Amino acid sequence: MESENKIYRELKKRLTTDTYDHGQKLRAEVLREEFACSASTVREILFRLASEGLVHFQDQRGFRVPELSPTKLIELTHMRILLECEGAVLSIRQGGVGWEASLTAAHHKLSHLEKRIHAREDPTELVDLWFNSEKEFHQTLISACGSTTLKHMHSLIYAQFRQQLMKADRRFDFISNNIQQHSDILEAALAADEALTRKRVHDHLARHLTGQTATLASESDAE
Amino acid sequence: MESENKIYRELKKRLTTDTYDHGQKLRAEVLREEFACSASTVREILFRLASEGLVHFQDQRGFRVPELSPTKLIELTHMRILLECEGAVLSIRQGGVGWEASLTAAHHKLSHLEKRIHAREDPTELVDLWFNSEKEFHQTLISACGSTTLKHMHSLIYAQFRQQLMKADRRFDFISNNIQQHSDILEAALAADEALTRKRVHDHLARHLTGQTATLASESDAE
DNA sequence: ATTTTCTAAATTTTCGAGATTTTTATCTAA
DNA sequence: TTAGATAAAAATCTCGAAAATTTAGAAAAT
Repeated sequence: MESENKIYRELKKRLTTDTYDHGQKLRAEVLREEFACSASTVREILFRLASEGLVHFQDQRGFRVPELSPTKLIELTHMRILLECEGAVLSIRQGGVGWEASLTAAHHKLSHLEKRIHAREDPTELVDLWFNSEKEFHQTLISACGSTTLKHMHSLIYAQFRQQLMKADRRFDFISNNIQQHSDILEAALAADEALTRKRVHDHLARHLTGQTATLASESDAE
Repeated sequence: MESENKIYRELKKRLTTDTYDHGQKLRAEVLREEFACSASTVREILFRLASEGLVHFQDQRGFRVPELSPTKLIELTHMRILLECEGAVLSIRQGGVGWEASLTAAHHKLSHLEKRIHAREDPTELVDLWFNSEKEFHQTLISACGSTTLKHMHSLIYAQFRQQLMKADRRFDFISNNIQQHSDILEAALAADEALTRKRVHDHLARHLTGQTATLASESDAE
C-alpha cells in the first residue's frame, strides 16, 4: 500500500502537469509495466483518480485524460471563488497570528519566485515551482477556516482546475498581474478586511473567466 | 459492469439509510457472498464509495461505515448552505419558467408527503419517501444553476450529510417546521428575491447547527 | 467509392488462489 | 490477576490468468 500511494501521487502529479495530452488514453497494461505492479493495482488507482475528476472513465473503454473544456474551467473557477472567499473570511476570523505568519511566509516564497520568473527570458524551469507555490499560497489562505470538508472540496477543485489550465496559458503572460494581486490579497487579509479580501480573491481568480457572460451569484452582491 | 453499478447503487442506498450502524465493519467476504461477485469487485466499489466519503478505509484494516461526528455534520451543513444559496440564486437568474414549474412540482410532492406524515401516528413507512422528496426539492432548487460541477459537489455533500443523519431524527419531531420553511423557500425563489431566498435557505439548513458557536462567514453578511 | 459484415487482435473486466498482515485466542511469567 | 509473548485464525492485499467486450482490418455487398 505504501507503493500504491507512491504510484497514486506520481500519477496525480503527471495529470496536473503537462506530461499527458488531454484526451489521451491511459492504458492499464502500459502503466502496469512502468510501475511494476499488477493490473488491479493500476485499476484501483485510476478509479480513485476518476472519482476525483482527474481521469475520465468509460465502461469497457478504459481510462482517459479528461478533455480540455472551457466550460469546465469556468465552473471550476466559480467554485474556487466560492470556496476561497468563504475559507479566507473564516480564516481571518479564526486564524490568529499563526495563520497570518504562515500566509506571509507563503506569499514571500511566491513573490520571490514570481520576480525571478519575470527577470528571465525562458521561465520554463521555474514553472512547476511556481505552480506549487501558488497552490500553497491559496491553500494557506483557507487553511485556518476550521473546516476539513471545505479544504478537502477545495483541493479536489484545485487539482481539476490546474489540470484544465496546464496546457493553456503555458506562456505565463498573466504572471505580471499576479504579483500585484497576490500582494493585494495578503494586504486585505492581514488587515482583517473581510469584504475587501472577498473582492480581491474574486478579482484575482476571475481573470480565468475572460470573454464569458456567466457570472457568479455572489459577484453582484459585492458591489 | 451493469451489475457493478447495481451493487454500487444498492450499497450507497444502504449507507445513506439506516441499514448499517455507524462505525460498523464492512467485510468484503460477506458482501462478496451477498452480491454473488468476486472480492475485487466489492473492493473496487468500496474504494469508490470511500473517495466519496461514504465509507472509511484504513490500510490493511478494511472498510467501515464512518463514525457519527457532530463536527462533520456542522461542516457539511455549512457546505450545503454555501452551495445551495449560490445554486439557488443562480437558478433564479437563469432558470426561467421551466425551473419554476419543476420547483413548484417538487414542493407540491414534498408538501403532500409532509402532511400525510403529520397526520399519522407512526410515520415510519413514509420515512424513506420523505427523504427522497426532500432531496429532490433541494436538488431542484439548484438544478438550473448552470454548473455541473456545483451540482456534483452538492450531491457529494448531500449524501454525506444524509449519512450522518440517517439514524437521528427518525421520529420527525422537526417536520412541522419544515413544512413552513420549504414553502417559504419556494415563495422567495418564485418571487426572484435573491437575498430573501439566501436567508431562508440558510435558516432552513441552520437548524442542524444547534448549540454550536461556529458560524458561517456569509451569515453575518446577510444581516 | 462507400457502406456493411465478418474475423482477428487488443483491451478491459472478472475471478479465485496464494502471500501478507491484522486480529483473536491461548499460554506463560511476574 | 494482569501483562506480555506466542500461536492459531481470520481478514486483507497482490497477482496473473481466464472470460467478456471493444476495436481494427479485411472481405463482401451496395
